[in-house]
Amino acid sequence: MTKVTLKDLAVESGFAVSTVSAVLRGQGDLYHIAASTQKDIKETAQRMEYRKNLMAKSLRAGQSNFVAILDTSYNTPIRQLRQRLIAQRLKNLGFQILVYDFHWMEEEQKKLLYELEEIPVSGLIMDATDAAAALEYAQRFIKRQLLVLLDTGYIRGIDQVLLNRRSLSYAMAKHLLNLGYRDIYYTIGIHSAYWPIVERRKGFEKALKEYGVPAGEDRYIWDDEKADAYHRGYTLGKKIIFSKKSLPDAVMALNDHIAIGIMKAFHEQGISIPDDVALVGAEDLPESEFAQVRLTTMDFKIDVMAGKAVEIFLKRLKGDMRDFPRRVVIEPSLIVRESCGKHKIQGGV
Amino acid sequence: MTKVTLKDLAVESGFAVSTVSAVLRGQGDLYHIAASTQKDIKETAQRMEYRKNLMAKSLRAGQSNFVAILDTSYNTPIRQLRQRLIAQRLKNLGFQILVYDFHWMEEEQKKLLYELEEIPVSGLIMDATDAAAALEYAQRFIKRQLLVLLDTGYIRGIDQVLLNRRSLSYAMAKHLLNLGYRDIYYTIGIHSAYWPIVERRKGFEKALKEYGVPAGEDRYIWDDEKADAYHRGYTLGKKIIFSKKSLPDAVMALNDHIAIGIMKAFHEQGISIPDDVALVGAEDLPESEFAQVRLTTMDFKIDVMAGKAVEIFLKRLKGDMRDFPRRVVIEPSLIVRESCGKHKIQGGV
DNA sequence: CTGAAAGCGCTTACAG
DNA sequence: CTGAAAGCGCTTACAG
Repeated sequence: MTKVTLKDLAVESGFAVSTVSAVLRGQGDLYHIAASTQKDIKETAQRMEYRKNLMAKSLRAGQSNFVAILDTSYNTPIRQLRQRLIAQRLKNLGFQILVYDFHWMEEEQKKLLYELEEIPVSGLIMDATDAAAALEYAQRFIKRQLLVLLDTGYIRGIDQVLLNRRSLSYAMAKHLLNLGYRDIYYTIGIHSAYWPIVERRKGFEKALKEYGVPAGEDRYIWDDEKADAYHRGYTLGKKIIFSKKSLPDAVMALNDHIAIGIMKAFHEQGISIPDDVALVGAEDLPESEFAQVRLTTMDFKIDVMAGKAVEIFLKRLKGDMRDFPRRVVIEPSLIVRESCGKHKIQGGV
Repeated sequence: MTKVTLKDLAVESGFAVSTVSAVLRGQGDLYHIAASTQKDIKETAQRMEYRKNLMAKSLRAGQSNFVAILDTSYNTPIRQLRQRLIAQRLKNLGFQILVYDFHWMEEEQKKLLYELEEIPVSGLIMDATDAAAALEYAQRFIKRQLLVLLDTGYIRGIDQVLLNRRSLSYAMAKHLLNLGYRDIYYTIGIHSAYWPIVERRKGFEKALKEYGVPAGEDRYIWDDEKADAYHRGYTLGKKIIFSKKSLPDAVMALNDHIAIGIMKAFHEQGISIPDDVALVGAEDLPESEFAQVRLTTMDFKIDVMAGKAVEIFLKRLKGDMRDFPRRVVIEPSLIVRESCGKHKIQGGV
């Protein structure tokens, strides 16, 4: 099982290495190489089962066709799906995909960024709600490489595809308010100044304000545990039931899995969704449609995000730096199912 | 942003390239290189932010630290989770992971295997219920590379980590039979001679036989649609309700998502689980615990499988070929929750 | 202990 | 149209 090289092909076909190389790179016509020569060479390559050595090619070229997809955030299902979409598209374009999942682990990140310089990858797509930490280590790296940021907060001087968290919350709240609900809780995650949370609050409070509903701190149900989203939702559901004086009209959940956890807690206590309490999720995972009560939720447009990220990436790779840095903001959209009741919707969202 | 090379380091530190290389490879002591020299070199490397070029190293070595994880089967959640576990472990061991998902697409597979020879990857872990198609194209490749097969049928001469589909069905059926159910349907997937189905049938029929229950063809509910598992389950559920004379005692589902789809169809028709019909799933996905009725299911032991696969892989990589080919058969285990009722279990499973 | 040199398999000027 | 040669950045004998 010896490896067949260009040289072997040259010896076998009787042409020079550079000729063989040109033909195999598809530049035969460019160099005006005789059709018969090209045919000979291609047939020889085929017959000898020649495979180009990508390492040698990359070494020579000083770059590779490797693209890294980094996830430096919580590894949620929606994020995984989104990254899969990106990976598939890039794969179809002939790139090799290196996947890195690591989540808030600074040491890991440092090591990783070393690796990326060692490869060297030709580009980087980073799916990272909190890019700051990663960018700190990637400074040198991003200077000379391609980087597209996905679903981060605003960052200067880097291409970004963002998901509008503010209009996300706004649309969720607006939907509930339109249906007549006023006493609304928002299980908004882990208490922090983290930008997605800040943005979500703004959207939520804007909607409440428009309806003259007081937007106090007591509207938020925080949680701090490290469990998976289902269990977090379940705990949040019980918290709502047992630590509040009365049941709210409606609950907005951070995401679908949390909503499903809440649903379970409610049903265990005989609380009906949507008759007793309305519930909205976010992300539109497959689970939301098959929840006990079909969940009204928000479409995160992961296909659009993936498409945009790849589009920008390719453009930069071609050296086209027009409108750099590009900032694309994706608007999530409402998907109405049954968890908010069958009231007639008055007005749009 | 010029790339710092070994040569730069040699010039800067005043030692020869080979000396610098040895020190940076951690072989300074092996070559009896003075401690002060080593210190100098390391500091220079640090200061100049030297990064080894993996492409050059791989080219020289004739192999890389890349490992490919292939998925040539249906891309189910359990498979994804399993592959993630493997990727994480290998990553921690310093490997670069290349992920390939492609599903029954022969053309894609061919192209892929070319790529793998181009890299060249040092090993291959293939998660592929049906390995035959892939192996056909990989013949040349596997001869000189490392290959561990995951969750395939028996294949001669290759290391394998298998999941026992026969005892899977056997345990599911036994559990139901123990609880007193006799009229059991099995939504077993797409009608075919595909080995996992054949194995599942054997286990199912063995259990029925032990209880003197006729194991006819009418026990199987097949489906042929291409939808996702939830929707397939939903359709299967309706099929059971509307196309059979009467409701069965119990249903065994191909997997958890299908079970949840069935559950939804049943509940829409006012059929109670487990009061009217018992239901078992398989895979023990997070969803199974948060289904409308907490689902009794089978643990697929993905952590054990991942661990074994990596263990064997590392062994081969070290050149240790003892007990080759290794065949590890993992036994799934029952997880009892609420979807089969609270009857007292008589005897073990 | 240290250095000079070959070579991994490509691609790219350059010469003819 | 085709060929000889340099060089990408490493590691590995080999010589001293």
